Amino acid sequence: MKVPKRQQAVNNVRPTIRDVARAAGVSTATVSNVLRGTRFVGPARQKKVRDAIELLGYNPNWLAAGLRARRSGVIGLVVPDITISFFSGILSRIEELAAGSNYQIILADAQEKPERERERVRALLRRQPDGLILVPCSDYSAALQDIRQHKVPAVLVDRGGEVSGFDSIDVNNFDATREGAGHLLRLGHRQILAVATNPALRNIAQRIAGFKAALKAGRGRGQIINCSDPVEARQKVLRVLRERDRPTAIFAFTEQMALGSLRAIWESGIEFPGGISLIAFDDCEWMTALRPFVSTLRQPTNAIAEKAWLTLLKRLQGNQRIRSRQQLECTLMIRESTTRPGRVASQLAESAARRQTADPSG
Amino acid sequence: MKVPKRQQAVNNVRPTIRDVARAAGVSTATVSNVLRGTRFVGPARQKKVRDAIELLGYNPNWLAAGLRARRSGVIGLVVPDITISFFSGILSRIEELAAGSNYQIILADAQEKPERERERVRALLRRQPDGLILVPCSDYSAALQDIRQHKVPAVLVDRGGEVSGFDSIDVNNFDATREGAGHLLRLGHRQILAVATNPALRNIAQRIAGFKAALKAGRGRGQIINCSDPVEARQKVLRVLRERDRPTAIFAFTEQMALGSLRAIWESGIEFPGGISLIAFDDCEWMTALRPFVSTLRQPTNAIAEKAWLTLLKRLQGNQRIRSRQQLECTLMIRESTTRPGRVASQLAESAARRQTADPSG
DNA sequence: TTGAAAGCGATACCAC
DNA sequence: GTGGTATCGCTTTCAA
Repeated sequence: MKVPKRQQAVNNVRPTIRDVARAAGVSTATVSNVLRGTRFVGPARQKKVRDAIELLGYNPNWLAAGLRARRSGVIGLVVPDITISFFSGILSRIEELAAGSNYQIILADAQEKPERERERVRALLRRQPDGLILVPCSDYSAALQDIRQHKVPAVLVDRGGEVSGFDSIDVNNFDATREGAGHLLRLGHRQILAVATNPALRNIAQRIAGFKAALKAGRGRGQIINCSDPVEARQKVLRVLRERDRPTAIFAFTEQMALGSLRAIWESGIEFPGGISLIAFDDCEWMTALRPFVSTLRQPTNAIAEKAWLTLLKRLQGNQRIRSRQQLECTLMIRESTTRPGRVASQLAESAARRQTADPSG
Repeated sequence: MKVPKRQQAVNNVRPTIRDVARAAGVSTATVSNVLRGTRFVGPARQKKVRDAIELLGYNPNWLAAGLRARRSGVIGLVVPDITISFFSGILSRIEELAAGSNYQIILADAQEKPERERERVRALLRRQPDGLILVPCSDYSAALQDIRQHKVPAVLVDRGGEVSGFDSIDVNNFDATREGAGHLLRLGHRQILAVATNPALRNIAQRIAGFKAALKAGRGRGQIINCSDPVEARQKVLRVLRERDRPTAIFAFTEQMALGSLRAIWESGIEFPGGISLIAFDDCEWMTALRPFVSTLRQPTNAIAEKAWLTLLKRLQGNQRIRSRQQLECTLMIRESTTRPGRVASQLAESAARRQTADPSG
């Protein structure tokens, strides 16, 4: 004697829409309509359905819904490294906005490795994401090919630049860097060390360009080094600081590079900021926690996240009238770590320095 | 004249398993078996199938697969605030491990709000996650009820404690705090301010208990304040530092509280660390970037993440032999921000202080 | 060893 | 307004 499985009132299994329908004495169509407001349902049934849902503790299965509706409600978000606060800030805001529109975020961390990025993107695409937000880890990422093939709307953040077929949001790195370097030049610095990461990244390339432009205009001499992490930055910067003709200022192109540079500065024994100035991209809370407060170029993290989300949302809604490339401006935050160049290189040897610290500025 | 949709070779639509089957001249069952290695398939067909997959650029639809197999391949991860580096560190490691086992992470940020946490958890449960990893934002979270009801395996991290039906991983907060406070007491501090967050959180409650225990044993006097964010911490700490009989040391129970306390210290004008010592939970990179380097209690972030993932994975594999509660130890990192108490409260008025800084200790 | 076909749990079209 | 039901793309018996 066969009994359709559905009919046995199994108790320890998650209720389905049919269980609700049966309990409420209506059809599954009605339950679905109550839930999604797709079409009008009479108040009496409306209530019966809601009661049944409450009673059974029903929670719809999005796998099934997504399969049928061809809309997964999932957005894939790929970042180069989630432990970097610039990225986690963006992620945080996007997650919030997405949740507000009933989307969820599948996170993929590429760990700054293009192969890994590609692998993660492919896995993501299997999930039928409705859209993708991507902070690429290489300038021209293989992953983009896969995305194109799957025809999933995607927006490129921070390091995107102009790649055909993708929307992109970034900041005006060129002007920001020029402004930062200009600040140093105006203070009187003539020899500046830029600590960059991978010049193949769009944003870094732009910063390098801005840096060079400023030096050229301001008659300064510059040196640029590329490091992949704080440890490498620390070593390389230290080496530069120990040269006879050392720079009087450092321009760190990311928070990570600032961290490495700072370690190097302390180890060099040079008075800071008296003997060496520092300015950094990425305005982090810790930069105003200990002295000297670090001068920075603040990127509008929230605005970046919001623009990225809004752009994607419009695409999801089929809106075609979107500026495909949007750029935001950074803000120069002058604090204590940038001062006029005081000591000269020959005084380098002095160590265990006494430092003058001013009152907190803000 | 009706034509079954399937038969029209639609070109601009993602290929399905049936397209592959047709192209390879086999059944869908065979394609599935080739893909998943479920059962043996003859080498000739094997190859035909693989070729067809390659040709069509087929990527399986996980929504459909998950629906059918009752296994979504998704893990829900709920954190109180992803911008806090302790949580993003854990997330980062878990994401990596999960990807290694072919799972993906749906991220939910509760923003330290229990209502929000519950809402996010419910949304997560609709996704049919195979498991959940949760850093709860309240001691006894309503969300846990929902999880129980859905019978999804879940592990509680950091703030879990012993909740029946859930595995949990945390650190020995009691001993760690006792050790930290003991360090201050041994230096000679007798009046210590603890800057805590929400005492309803398990881990914070344990830290408070450890703090009290240390004070009692060491004959110190303590004061505990609770703050919800750095701004509040800054204000409250500043107020305390301006009292006549002010503490000579501060114990910040989280990175956020350390940030707020530091702002207050600078604003108070008290010499630091000469006039006021500071020790903090959570060992962050920035704490050794600027002077004085901050003494901390380091939590083994990676180990926490790994244990959490491993525990969940075992549950997913049906392993029942799991210690339901696992605890890890913290490490006291003594640096420069904790010194013997020097100045007394009456000297508070002096400001624009000159500070002695030692060489970096490493 | 392989194929046919019955679902998984929703949605949405077509009737009434 | 409401209900019946084909269907989304895949997995997994059951038969052959």
